[in-house]
Amino acid sequence: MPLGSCKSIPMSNESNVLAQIQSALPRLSKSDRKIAEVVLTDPEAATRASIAHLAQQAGVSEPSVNRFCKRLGATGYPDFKIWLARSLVSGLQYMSQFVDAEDTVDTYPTKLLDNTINALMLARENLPAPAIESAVGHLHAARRIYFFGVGTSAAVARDAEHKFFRFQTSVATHTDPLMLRMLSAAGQADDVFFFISHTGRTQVIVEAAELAATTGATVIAMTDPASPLADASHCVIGLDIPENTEDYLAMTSRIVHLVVIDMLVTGVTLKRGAEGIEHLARMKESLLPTRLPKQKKRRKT
Amino acid sequence: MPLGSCKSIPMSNESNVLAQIQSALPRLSKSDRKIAEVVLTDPEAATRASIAHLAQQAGVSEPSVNRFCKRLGATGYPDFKIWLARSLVSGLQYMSQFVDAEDTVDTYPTKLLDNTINALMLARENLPAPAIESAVGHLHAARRIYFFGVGTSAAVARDAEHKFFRFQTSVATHTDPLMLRMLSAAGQADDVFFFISHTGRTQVIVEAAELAATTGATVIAMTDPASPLADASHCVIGLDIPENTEDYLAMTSRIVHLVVIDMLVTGVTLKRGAEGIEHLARMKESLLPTRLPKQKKRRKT
DNA sequence: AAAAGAATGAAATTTAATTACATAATTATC
DNA sequence: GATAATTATGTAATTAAATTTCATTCTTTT
Repeated sequence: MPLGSCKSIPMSNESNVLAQIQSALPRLSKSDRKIAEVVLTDPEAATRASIAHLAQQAGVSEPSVNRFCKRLGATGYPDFKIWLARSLVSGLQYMSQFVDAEDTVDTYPTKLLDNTINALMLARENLPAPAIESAVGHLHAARRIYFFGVGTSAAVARDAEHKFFRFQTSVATHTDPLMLRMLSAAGQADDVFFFISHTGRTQVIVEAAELAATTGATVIAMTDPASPLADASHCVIGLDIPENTEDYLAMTSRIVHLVVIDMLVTGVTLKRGAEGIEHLARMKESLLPTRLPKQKKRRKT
Repeated sequence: MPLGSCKSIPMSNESNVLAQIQSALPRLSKSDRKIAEVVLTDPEAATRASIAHLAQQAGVSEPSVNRFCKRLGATGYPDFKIWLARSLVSGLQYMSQFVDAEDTVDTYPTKLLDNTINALMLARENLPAPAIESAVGHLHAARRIYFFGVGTSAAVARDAEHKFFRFQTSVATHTDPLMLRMLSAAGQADDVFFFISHTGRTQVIVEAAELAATTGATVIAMTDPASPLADASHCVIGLDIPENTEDYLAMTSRIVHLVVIDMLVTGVTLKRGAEGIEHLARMKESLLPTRLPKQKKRRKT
């Protein structure tokens, strides 16, 4: 099996064929492009079509379709369909969608969920593991931690504070610009300043980070890696988040940020070992008295 | 085509075949169960196997496998493989996984992301659209809105406040039990009290909700539908969220809650029509001056 | 403009999936 | 507890689908 020609498509790994096809589109040969277009237009349908049907739709021969699949790295057409199905995710839209004035309660909730899920899947593929590991190290070693974020990120900072509060480390969050500046200027060697900003261009935050960096404290930022905030920080957790949902204030970024916070908490917990896990168990127990007893299921709308 | 027997598997809709098979497992016939077990053991492999291979693995005949697929609702074996691939989602684990002491930075971040994504996909399948619609209606009509949540849900409430603040409605969040009680007792007809609690059993919250309900104000709760909080509320946004991650404080529920908040904001925005959309545009613009200019991409870790 | 290289399609071949039918197992009925 | 009805399963035949081979037609290069 010489595999022969295979010149035109330099694709590789199997996840997200759709994206692969999209990006390879310009480099494709005539009939390959015709096939690609049919697949991209309705990938859903392509997963159900036979090779003959797809070939006919694209106006090419069946072997062309077969070769197309192989060039993409699949073993053949059926295998390609499996790949395709996987990047489709049970009806989930694989590209970000805008909510517009025509949307109803039957459509926009799903759109928002899809966008969020997509953002998380994207993050899943480009996880900055080294940065997370390093951040966990710093947070674990810290004597005092500040989580700073304003606007939407304030809620993320608050969540982080709440989570880290359960450790024995001293934790604080502030949104007041004056407090930010004062505390940042008063940083010490054992302190960790954790800044959260999707854009990395919020002035208060960037200034505070720059200030904190001069004090000998550790500055961590969860932000765009190509931003002033990233430049001012010692450790950057950079995330690829499609920035498109700001219009309707949905902001998938904060969701991803929150999950990263979960990762950091988990990382620190694991680093603390048995001691940490036990402490968490105690914490969890202490919450029980504030809860009323469980009751039988009954629905209500 | 008589389709004939088809007695034993009362399955229906196509999403999440894995879960379907799992739940139907006890009701299955001998050979069907053998097939199901092989598929569940390694669904990934099943998507690649031929009907002959799978039949051999399960120790049954090929037509048995074919019938199994049809009983599940697929048109045949290849179609079944597509369904299977879809419920697999490019490597994503389809069931909640616990983080344990053996996990490393290469494993736990993905686990957390997978759990979150799964929770969102679950929410996607059981969206309480009517409740959302009704909540949107109340929030839109409200003269004043309170978002109340404590603990982890405080961050969600804060986020909601931040989002709704951009409308002209008066919005507030509080976590102080005294404030909660005072404000709840002082409710008025045009007020909306929005309570957020995963369990619906947090005492302060339940008490506040009960208080608020007596004042003539509208009480909305995002919580477990079978909880005291739900009972005390006029409108319940009930969500199916697998409750398992509380141990390591990950709490996928708050993520789902945040996305629901997005839905509510979106819903209200759409209800306000042009006026609302324009107002949002102005708001967005007003944020720009606080941002530093964009720069060239450069990575840093 | 000619020759090499690559891309494409027609037909043949192979492989895989499905149907039809017969047999075995189960369940219900008397 | 035996017999009839129903359902489940497997064997073999059939059909459908995908792949390979090879000839032809486009490109591209020199």
